Amino acid sequence: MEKETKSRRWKQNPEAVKSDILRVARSEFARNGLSGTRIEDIAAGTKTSKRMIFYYFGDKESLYEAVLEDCYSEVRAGEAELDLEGLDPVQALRRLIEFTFDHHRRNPDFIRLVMIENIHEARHMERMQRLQEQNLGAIGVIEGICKSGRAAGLFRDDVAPVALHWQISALSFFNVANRATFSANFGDALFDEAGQALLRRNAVRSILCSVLARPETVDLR
Amino acid sequence: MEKETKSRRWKQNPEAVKSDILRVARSEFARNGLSGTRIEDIAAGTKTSKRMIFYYFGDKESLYEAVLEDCYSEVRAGEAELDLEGLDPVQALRRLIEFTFDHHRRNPDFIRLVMIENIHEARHMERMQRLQEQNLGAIGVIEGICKSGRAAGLFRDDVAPVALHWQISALSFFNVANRATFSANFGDALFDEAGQALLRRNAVRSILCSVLARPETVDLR
DNA sequence: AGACAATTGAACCGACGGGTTAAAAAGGTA
DNA sequence: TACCTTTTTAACCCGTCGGTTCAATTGTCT
Repeated sequence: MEKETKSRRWKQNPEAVKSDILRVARSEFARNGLSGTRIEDIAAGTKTSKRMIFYYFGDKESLYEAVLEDCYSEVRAGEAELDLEGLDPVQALRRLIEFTFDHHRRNPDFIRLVMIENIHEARHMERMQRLQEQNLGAIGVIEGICKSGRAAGLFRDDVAPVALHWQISALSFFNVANRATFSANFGDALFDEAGQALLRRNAVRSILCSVLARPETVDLR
Repeated sequence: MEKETKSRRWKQNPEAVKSDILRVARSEFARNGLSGTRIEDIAAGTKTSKRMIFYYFGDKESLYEAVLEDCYSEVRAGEAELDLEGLDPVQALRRLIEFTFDHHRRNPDFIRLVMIENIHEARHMERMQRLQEQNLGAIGVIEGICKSGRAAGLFRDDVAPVALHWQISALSFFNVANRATFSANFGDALFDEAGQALLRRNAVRSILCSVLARPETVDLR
């Protein structure tokens, strides 16, 4: 049978077409939401036709879910690049916070898809149980930091890994997700490079500080 | 003319009908977004008809904007109830954080409308310049706390009021806005009463801690 | 070549839903 | 009563858009 090797030399190979569709669909869904997106608008951005979208993905909702899954794994893969080996707990946590903050900024479409999922009460995301492992992985990293931080007597002993992850996510996510309304209400000074550097520094300081047993003993920059 | 007194005894007075429409529209728009909401669904929830909605509000987008404005002023009015007079800066800030955290929890529809506005890049909110005064008021409160905190030597001297407001908003907002996806990914333990109390305590601790000149001198609970 | 499967295009369908028409009913004024 | 303005109802209009039909085309296998 060997479909994977031989038949992958069609006039135009379907994997490329599918991923072309996914790419355009991601940006359309991120921009306009599920009900706000028109399939024809997606088609217009691809090298193929509306017909092909239904041929490959069945219907709009399935396409949306494929986009969500695709985007999620890409972003999670990006997270795996962070290497905290050999760092002491405080430096490791600092670096994790900085990385997460930057990583969210680099992936605005992903943030928007998550916003949209929240509007839908995570209806579609719940179906994607493939994510659970990756999520547990993210928590695992924090658990490791917490454990060695407590062992070294540096961290408070009531730090909960999931709550810590929540804190990091909250600041990183809000920064991207609520930029538009925050700017509309209070100006966009916090969103130029200097402002972002300030917010990132504050994020590191506040989270580190709330986790440390004796904050005064550590340079919070 | 005196329309306000005499003609307000129609069979059914229009102000009541309008606010009935606004009430239902708010919950529909909050639940389904702008494009996701069907005017007929709004009508079905009111005591009046679809025709009336167009009669009073013109079109869908205008209704949406009316809802946004209505909801915004209601929520902002609720904030005015907070009284920080007579508190020292640390207690005032602590109380402001706790209040904001709780206040967001109490107004999920408002949060959802803001999420939706962010999806639309705040397009409609920008048009509502009536909010600017109320926003400046919110910052004013924080400015006052910062000023006296610095004067008393309790706060760092580089605390920026808008950045502080950003921190408070980020945690309070994320807590409500991202509940669905966070739960889907990491379980809902943080969203029962005990979990919420923990997050609130952490929020107070981390923000206070990052603002204080000498965190170790203050009981962070 | 001929049979068969995978892929594509163009035209079409039908319901959904925002917005309108037309006209009646209700209230106010004199 | 006659006449005007405001409010309400029911039926309708029509563009949009998710999804389909059907046949043509392209490629593979033998």
